[in-house]
Amino acid sequence: MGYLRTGELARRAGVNVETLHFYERKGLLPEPPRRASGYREYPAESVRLIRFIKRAQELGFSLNEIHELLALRVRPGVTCAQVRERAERKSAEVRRKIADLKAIERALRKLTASCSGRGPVAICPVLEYLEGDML
Amino acid sequence: MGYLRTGELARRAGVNVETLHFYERKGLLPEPPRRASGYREYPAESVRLIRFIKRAQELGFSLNEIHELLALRVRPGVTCAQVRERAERKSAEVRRKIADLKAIERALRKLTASCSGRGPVAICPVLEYLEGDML
DNA sequence: CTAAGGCCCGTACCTTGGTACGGAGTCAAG
DNA sequence: CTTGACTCCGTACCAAGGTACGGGCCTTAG
Repeated sequence: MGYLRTGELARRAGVNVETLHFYERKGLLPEPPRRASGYREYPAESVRLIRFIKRAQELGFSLNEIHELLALRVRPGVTCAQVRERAERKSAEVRRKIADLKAIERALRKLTASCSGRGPVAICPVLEYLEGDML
Repeated sequence: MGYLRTGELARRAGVNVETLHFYERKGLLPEPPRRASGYREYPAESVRLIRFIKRAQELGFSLNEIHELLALRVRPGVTCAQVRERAERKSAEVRRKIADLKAIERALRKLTASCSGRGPVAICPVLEYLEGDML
């Protein structure tokens, strides 16, 4: 059988069953077909979807934003131009996050380096990257 | 005078006063000196600290994690080795976030590209990056 | 066929990260 | 020396994102 029941999907995706129901109510997870008994039958690829949601959350996207990301598929009723515009906006946002994370990473590396040798250590390297005029 | 009162700090950092008190209670914002009346006197650099906290939140760090980041300053009582180890762990986490964001950005760019010309569009480019074996 | 374990759904509860309120004291311009 | 804006603190409330519970039906190995 190429389908998963709730518990199996939850186990494979590393969340619990209630979370799946919760995502379904929120519209993040499309309602899967049911068997006669009412049991859900998820396609196997749902695992990737759930994991995507979890990763995106760790990257600072809210469930609403993730919804927007997932809605960025070209479908009848939505024009290409609309999709493109939203994609570009999101893309800019993502690039900015990357830049900020790189700055943090640089600061952390500096801290590691300053600690690996002897000699005086920086006072607060983590905040260092803020020296530039960041609004 | 080189100090800020609560309202001024809040205004400059783009948060509101209650948030400052909240951060102080949580230990994220060190308790500033007070004048006789009880009014807080923040050093001007607190603005950067608050902004750092807000940015880090947008990058998916919880207040507790931000606390850990901020605690990564070398101080008496903490050995260099400890600081270094924590910094390295955080650094790995940050690199992973960067990699994930880059994948998302690639997917978004592909989507933009597929939409800019004529021709058939991808079905769900945003999820595409998950094709690789990502756990 | 029957018992253990899944699943259904609804409701209640929880944590995180704030916001709002309100009474009382403080500061500074006029 | 008053008046309006600011500050204090405590308590209450709020939204997001789940988590737990419980009664009742399904399923499947033995």
